[in-house]
Amino acid sequence: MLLTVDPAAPQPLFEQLVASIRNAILSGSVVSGERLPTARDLAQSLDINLHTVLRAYQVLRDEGFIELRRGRGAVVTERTRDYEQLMADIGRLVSEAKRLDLTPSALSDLIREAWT
Amino acid sequence: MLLTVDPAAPQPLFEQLVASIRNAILSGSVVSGERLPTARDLAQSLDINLHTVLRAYQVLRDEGFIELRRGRGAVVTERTRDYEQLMADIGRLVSEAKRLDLTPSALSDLIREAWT
DNA sequence: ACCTATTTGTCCGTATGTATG
DNA sequence: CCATACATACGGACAAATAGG
Repeated sequence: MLLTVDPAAPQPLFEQLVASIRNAILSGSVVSGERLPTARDLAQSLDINLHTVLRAYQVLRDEGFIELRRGRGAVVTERTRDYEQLMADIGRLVSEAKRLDLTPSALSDLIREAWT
Repeated sequence: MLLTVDPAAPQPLFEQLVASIRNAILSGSVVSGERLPTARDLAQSLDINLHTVLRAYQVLRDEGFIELRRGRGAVVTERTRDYEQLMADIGRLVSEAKRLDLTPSALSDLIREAWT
């Protein structure tokens, strides 16, 4: 995986990072389960700030492409689907949420609050 | 709208802010079209950092609750709905997910996949 | 058309907390 | 217990869009 960013480009650095890492995942050049470089390492090698990398990583996490765990780093997500019933429920909930014009983030947060 | 945050609480400050502003919107105590205080003002009055407020505002924007524009501030989005049915559905889904031993983020990922 | 103040957006830096291994 | 690595919060600086005079 070869990553570069262009500070002169109109797009923000963190978005450039998100796009290139996402493309690497979608194109298969980064496999499921593979570990991305640590935020610090990547920041250093790209000569950008740690937070810029962390922000990109968090966007990718929100998009479901990677999992972030403290002490472990960023791992490309495994996707499994054996939960037929759950998926059906989710499908109904999502269409209801769409009807209400909610965003995925809003629904996720409401669910998180309902969790406890 | 009366907003407070508790630095000692386990939840991050920005999440507390998101939750309380969102509740204020959903409960109708903040009307559509109304302008939230500027990030700097709110940060000062809550005695927290500007960036913490900006982050909360950006989450609310991603969730579709407010619109953010430079030079204009944060304006509550048009939204006249009834969320009771949705909350009930969420409650059912969450207990189902708990039964299956899913994590909240796993469920969020599934929902995001189901969205498109 | 110009200038200025306002306000969010991004980025950098630093410090501390917290889960993982 | 200790090192790792993300998570949050603080601070400062400048850019960019908006609104108003």
